[in-house]
Amino acid sequence: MDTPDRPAAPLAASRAEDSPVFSFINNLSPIEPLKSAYNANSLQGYQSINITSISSIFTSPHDNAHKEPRLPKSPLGKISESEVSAEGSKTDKPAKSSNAVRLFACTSTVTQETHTVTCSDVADPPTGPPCDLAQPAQFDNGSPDHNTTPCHGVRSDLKQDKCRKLDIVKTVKNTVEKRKCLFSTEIQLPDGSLPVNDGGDVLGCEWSDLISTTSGELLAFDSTMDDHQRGMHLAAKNAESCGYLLSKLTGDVEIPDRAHPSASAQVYYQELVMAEDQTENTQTISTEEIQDNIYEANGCIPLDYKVESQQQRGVRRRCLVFEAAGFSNSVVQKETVEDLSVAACKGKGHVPTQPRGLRGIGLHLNALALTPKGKMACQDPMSSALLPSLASEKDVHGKLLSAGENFTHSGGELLEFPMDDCSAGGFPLNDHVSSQSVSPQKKRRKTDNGDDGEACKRCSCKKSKCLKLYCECFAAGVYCSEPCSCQGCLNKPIHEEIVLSTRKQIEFRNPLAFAPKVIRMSDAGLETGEDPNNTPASARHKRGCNCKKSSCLKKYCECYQGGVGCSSNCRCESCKNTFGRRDAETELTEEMKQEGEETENSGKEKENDQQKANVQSEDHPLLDLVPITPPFDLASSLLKLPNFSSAKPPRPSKARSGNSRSSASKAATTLQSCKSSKAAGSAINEEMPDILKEVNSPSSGVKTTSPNGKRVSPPHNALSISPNRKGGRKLILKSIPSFPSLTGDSNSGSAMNNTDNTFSASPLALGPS
DNA sequence: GAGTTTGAAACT
DNA sequence: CAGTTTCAAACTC
Repeated sequence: MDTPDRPAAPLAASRAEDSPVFSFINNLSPIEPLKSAYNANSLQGYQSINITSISSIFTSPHDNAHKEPRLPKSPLGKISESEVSAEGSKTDKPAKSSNAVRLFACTSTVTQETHTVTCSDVADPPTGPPCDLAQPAQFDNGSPDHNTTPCHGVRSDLKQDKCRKLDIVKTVKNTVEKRKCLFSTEIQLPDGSLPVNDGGDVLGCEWSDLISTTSGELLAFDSTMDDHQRGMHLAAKNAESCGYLLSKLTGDVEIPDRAHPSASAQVYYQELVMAEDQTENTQTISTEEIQDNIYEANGCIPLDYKVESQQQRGVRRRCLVFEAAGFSNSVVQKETVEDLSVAACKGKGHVPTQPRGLRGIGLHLNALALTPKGKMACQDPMSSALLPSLASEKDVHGKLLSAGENFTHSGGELLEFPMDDCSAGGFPLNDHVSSQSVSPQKKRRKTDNGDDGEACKRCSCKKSKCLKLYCECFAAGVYCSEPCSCQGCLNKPIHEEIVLSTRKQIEFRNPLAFAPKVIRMSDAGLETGEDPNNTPASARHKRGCNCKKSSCLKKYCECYQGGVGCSSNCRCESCKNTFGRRDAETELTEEMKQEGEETENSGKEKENDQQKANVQSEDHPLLDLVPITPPFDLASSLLKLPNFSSAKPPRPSKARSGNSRSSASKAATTLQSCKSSKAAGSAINEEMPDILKEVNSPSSGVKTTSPNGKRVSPPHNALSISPNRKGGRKLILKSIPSFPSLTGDSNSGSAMNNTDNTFSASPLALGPS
């Protein structure tokens, strides 16, 4: 597997460029230059710096070269391809399974094709001025993005184009898949990418529509849109709808989608990064591209689209993302999109009003958070993580697996600790680190079954149809997959609507239902960070456990499982949580708060660090033992935080306690998450600048983790996130400045705060809905 | 692999 | 909101 990655990457690159398809595209579209120009324009502000840094970081000369010329598109395409190729070698599996089962898988595997296609699409968006859709047509034509073009111009065209691309590029697994990827609910995104090309707005609209459609229920985004979206959705699924969507997109909303895209983009980016780690050269390029994309996405929707489009493969992923981000997304989306556009366009001038939303991924986050321990990893790989992060993880996973068992092993070893599985390392591990390193572990965990390879077996639900929180898969926001031994499972892509509606219902009842149960760092960060007042202890556990017989020393205890100490929220009896008790936590949290109060920013960071340290030490003695641990924790925490902050909060953010509360709690949660993310980010910066930065800045949330996870896990996992960091650092460093807005969520910057706030706010708004 | 234990989720 | 039931994971054998 490993070897393939690199070779694959090159191959992919060669494919992309050398391949007939590529040449074809080139011939067709003059756009590329434009794109580049576009990118330059849009990106300039952000990207120029970021990208540069990124490129430098990720470096792969050829990659850069590729990117630069093509910029968004080709880069994406390349990236996607590279990734694909890289992953592809491995990923074959994902691709297949992905259709139905894995969102992520789709993203990862499918991506190649889709990516290519999407990439082109994506590229278009970037190319186009933030919002210029008209351009897309051109780009579309010329650019690889058939999609874009079609979208802009004609539906049929788009489809055809896509098809051609796909066909040309590779035989995408199936046209159907393609459609799914492209058109399916999630797929829409890809289309969205096209729209993006057309214009940020238009595209954004489409995306949102699509997204909403796909996740429609979840998003609830635009109530008004729902119907349309659904319709759109369906149509999109059929692919035929593409045109319709496009028309719609062009017509309506824009931004919302973008927000997602950004998230996806981030995720994608992360994934790419991961890929890069694996296949440095090819990946590098892809990374750069990704970064660019991301940047753009952040700044400009296009990138996002690209990413998304790429992710399209993981269409579901998107769906998940949406779902996850769902509410927030819906609400946020607009904002986020705007934000993104703004950010992207900062220069350009989208309205800066809203911070980016979340890239979030509620589900993902949740999944990560919850599952991470065991499931995350498992799910990701096989299943279908709904969330981008998951997808990324998958990719990573696959890559990891393929690329580096080393990571796996290393990671596995590290992860091996109970913590690992659960999250000892925490969620963080779960998210990014875990994704990679953890995933294996998790797998292991679950794997008790023995499925390391595939991962985890997931659930074995019999009566719940995998539509209740009892189901780990469902709770994690992922579709059940092969490994599952469930009966009468409805948690499958095929029943997406049901799943979404069910999710909505559950969330309605308990807004936090899908929120990560435990948020280590993030919580801590939150607490320590700015809102110490809120719930100091909350840091570790949102709800708190209610253990009576397990003394919080077994996995029965969510706190323990999550690798976190019990908090004041816990109602456990005879708590012996080795990760920390409530009292201790409370004290710690209080201390942290105080500290945080004393020195808000730096203080926060420090506190976070301290908390982290405390938590880690407490939580994961093992981690402590392992050298890597610290980094992991940090990284993980950072990663996690971002993810959570961006993704989860938005969605889940509600507190179980009440709806009324939910809104407030959501806000608080989001804020916390944001804060935590910030804090984490700051802390990370200090400790794990690289990783953190990467995660935070680029993907702000979800994606970061996954990417990180991928990369990290494979190569560095064990050791630390070094690989990511490498690229990440550079990227981060450079990118950070530029990204702030993007990363903002995760990043510490004031900008972040704004975004966070908005983000949180949006979620709140959504929540009520 | 089957059975038991456990605590969360769901229900009333 | 509290109590009970249901459920599936975690755990044990």
